[in-house]
Amino acid sequence: MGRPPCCDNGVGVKKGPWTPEEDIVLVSYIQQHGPGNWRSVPENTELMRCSKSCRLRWTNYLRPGIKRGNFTPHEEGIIIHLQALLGNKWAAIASYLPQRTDNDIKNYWNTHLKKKVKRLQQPAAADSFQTTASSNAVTCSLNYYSPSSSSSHHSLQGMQQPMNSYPNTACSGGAPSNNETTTTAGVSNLFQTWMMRPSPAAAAAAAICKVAMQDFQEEQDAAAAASIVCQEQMVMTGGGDVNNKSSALEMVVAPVMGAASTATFSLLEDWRLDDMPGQAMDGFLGISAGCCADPIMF
DNA sequence: AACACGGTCAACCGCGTGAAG
DNA sequence: TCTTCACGCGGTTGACCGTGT
Repeated sequence: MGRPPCCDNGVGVKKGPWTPEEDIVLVSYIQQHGPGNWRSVPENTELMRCSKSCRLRWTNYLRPGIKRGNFTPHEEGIIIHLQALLGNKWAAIASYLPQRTDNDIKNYWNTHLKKKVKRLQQPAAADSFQTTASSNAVTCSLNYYSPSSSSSHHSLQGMQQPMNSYPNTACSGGAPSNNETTTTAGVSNLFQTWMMRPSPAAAAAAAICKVAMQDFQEEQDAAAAASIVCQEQMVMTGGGDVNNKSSALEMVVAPVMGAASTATFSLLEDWRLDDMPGQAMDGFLGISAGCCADPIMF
């Protein structure tokens, strides 16, 4: 027996764009009951929407902390890096850009970045894009994930393995295609290769981590820092709640990046676990911005 | 002014996953 | 163990808008 559609094509179920009135009803319901249990939303309100539609509207549009408008060069760089690492795992990528929704990132990739990356993969065209910060971010990524780069090609080949320990939440929803199959080990290899390269981007990454660690130590007392490092290491080693909000990246960064990376990704993790959009990530992006602004670095 | 075209993005669809019974 | 169901994900669609002719 096949699985029926979520709303069973029920008569009277409204589709299409949401009206402001519907938004108000949904938001006020969620304010009272919290997000989740979406099935109950249309049952307990006058909304003639299916539960799926309610969830989508909330997560992609009404949820607090969503940033709209143009993507910054730093965000572009992050998306390109993570897309190269994780493939089209938009939810996982979105977890590192908490102000952006997976839908937003997916749309932005499909409408902007995919073309940009494709264009830049043609060597003749690449030079003309070296001058803007945005394009520098793209170019930097291409340096590491372009098939023409022997080391990255090597690493990418290492990713063509069965997915054994990939955190469910971070990449659930559909089996990976043969071309996009990634493993924690594969991502780790790629990251390791990336970090080992005596290159501007590796230097930039190291700088990011160094500055992050300095900032982190300035803002936190030793005990708090140690506590967070311990929590992070639990996540890294699988001791944490990897089924909650962790992702492949936490699983692979620590072994190759050391304490400084722990601080950087602790900031990310803090942000995501606390559901406080913008704070830690702002710090992260701010650090990245410094590197990305440097035409040599990014 | 009218039309065609392409880009953008909100929303929908179908499927996988895991929990519950 | 099997079935059912809610939820979440990635892919796709279609309405809307801006621009060019």
